[in-house]
Amino acid sequence: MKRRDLLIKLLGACCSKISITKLHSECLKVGLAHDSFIVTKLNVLYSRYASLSHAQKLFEETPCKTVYLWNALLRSYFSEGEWVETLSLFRQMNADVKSTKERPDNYTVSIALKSCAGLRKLGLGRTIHGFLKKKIDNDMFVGSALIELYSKCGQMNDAVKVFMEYPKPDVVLWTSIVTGYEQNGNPEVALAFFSRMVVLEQINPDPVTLVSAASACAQLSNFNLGRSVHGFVKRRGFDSKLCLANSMLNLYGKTGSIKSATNLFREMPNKDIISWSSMVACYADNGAETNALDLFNEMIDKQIEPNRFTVVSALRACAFSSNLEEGIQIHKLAVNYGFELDITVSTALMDMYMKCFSPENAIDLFNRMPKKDVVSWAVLFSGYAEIGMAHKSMRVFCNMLSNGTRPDAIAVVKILAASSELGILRQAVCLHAFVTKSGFENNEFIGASLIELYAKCSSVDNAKKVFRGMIHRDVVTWSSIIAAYGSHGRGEEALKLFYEMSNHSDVKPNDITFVSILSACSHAGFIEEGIKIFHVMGNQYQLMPNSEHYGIMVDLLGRMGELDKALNMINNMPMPPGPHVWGALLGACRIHQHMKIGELAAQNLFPVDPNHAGYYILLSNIYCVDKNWHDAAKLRALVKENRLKKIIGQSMVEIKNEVHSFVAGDRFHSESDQIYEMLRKLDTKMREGGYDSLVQAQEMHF
DNA sequence: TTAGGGTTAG
Repeated sequence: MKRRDLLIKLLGACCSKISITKLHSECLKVGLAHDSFIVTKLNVLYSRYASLSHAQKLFEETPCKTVYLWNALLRSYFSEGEWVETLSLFRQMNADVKSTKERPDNYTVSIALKSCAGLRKLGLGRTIHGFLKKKIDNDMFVGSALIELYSKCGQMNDAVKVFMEYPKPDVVLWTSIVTGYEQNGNPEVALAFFSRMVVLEQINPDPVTLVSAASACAQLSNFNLGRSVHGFVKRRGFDSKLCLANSMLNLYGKTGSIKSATNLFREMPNKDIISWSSMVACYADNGAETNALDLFNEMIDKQIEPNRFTVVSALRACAFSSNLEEGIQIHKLAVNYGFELDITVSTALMDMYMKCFSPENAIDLFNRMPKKDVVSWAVLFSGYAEIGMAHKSMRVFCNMLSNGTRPDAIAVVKILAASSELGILRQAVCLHAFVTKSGFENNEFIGASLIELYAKCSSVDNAKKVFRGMIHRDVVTWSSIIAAYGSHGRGEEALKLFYEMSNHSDVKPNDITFVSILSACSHAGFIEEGIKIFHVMGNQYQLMPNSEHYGIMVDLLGRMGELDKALNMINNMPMPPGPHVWGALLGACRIHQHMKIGELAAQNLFPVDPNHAGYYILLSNIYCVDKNWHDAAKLRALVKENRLKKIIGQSMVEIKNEVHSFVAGDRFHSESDQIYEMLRKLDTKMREGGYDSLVQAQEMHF
């Protein structure tokens, strides 16, 4: 007996492959090779310090297998991530029950359930759960495994049912349910459980709970709530926990608080690759692209090896700032580290190339990617639309479908947006049918995109049908339909919808809704209604008008010839007026031929936006009408001298599934002669009908 | 005798 105790003690202290082998042969020598306690211990040690195959061999050599031995081997497979093997072992154990009388215990089932969770095997998981209800009392370990199973399979109702069966759930069980909701895209409910746990049940959150809570706040972009979670972290003295600090970095990044993130990052005594990546991402996503790239390069200089996440974030910084040069450098780096063709990295690279107007590089990469998924396809077709090549998007989308890749909701939103750049009604109708057929019709984002698409195709009535057919209407849906009416000069209907929304629905207008309704008033010439709504915005909804709202108000007043009032509004703005505000005033001066105020607007515009040819043209036109040829010519010369170009308006027509695009005066089309012949005929007809000719309508071209 | 929940991305 004494020898056995000594061996057990030695096994407890064992920490290397060599000592296990020695101890194992010692056990064989003294005839303890079949002692179940010792065999189990040996098995655990073999899988920890040697390999699974050693553990498996010992398991097979043991004739009398106790439940502990089974559990030890199951755990070895499970911790290696071999979930399929774990489950097949579990089945084998159940088949052996009759002969060995060794029944699976709570520990066995926990491991089996977690393997099901890993493999998303809901059916098998449910079967085990059913078996459990009859045979084994629930304990907290089984409970958390069950919650994990149902959470991973998206069955939160079942997860919560399990949770409810425990009269006094412990911190781990609470955390499991918080995490479940957080990872199933329901951060509100996650935080509701969190606050219930902390406030009502007075259970102290531990680091894991706080990580999940922080992550839920990040999803909601809720800075204030996030700060209170940070308060918990500090109060409980978890500041030094690296994963918690990383969570907070992520939270501050998602809520756009560069300052808090930077402070935290600088104060962190230890940083790992997640900290660096989160900080780069924070800069990249919050308009600080230069900082993101500086930090990334600082890492490289310090020889800290970036991972896929870091590279993807740095690439995003290049994409947002159209920094092709830096993007190419990072591409080389990705090649050196060997993750150029990793699906997320190459998709980020493609996105960067597209946003830097280099589609040929994106295509090259796309063709070399060994695996493509819906995101890689979507980056390609939405990228084309973003750089003014929307006519290519639809073909890519169709290729994706024939490739057998189903679009997700985001991809559908992107293709609808691409199509609305073209404004072809027939295409819109096809896409609408596709949306219905694929079961996306009740998605709010897709509904709003469809409304916008139909509006861009000048089919406001179809937009209205989509709107009325939707089950849930959120603020985006409402804003889209109001914008649809507004942009077509149908101000009455836009106003009716706005009042229907604010008085008879439970959706509150936001700042974007006010952009829609104010510009609807502006286009329809509803000056008093516009001013009224502008005041309602602050008084009733506590929304501060931003510079865009002021721009629309200036446009509204200006169009109606109230130039003094418009100027007065600019002078009373709480923030400095941006270029579009002065631009609206200048446009109004062009309509109402007001040189003095026009010059004032131009004086404010030229220094801040010197490359915008349109502003020079507007002022020059004001001078022309006033017969001030001298100043008009001076402006023209300035434009030529600085080689400024107005962004050219493109027109597109779709004939037999092919899109033809034109710019003013181009002769590139193969049937150009016939097209101009037809234009001349139309021109004559227009003049006969008493309208201005097409040529006159084009006024000036630089 | 073994033990449960967690962080960054296209």
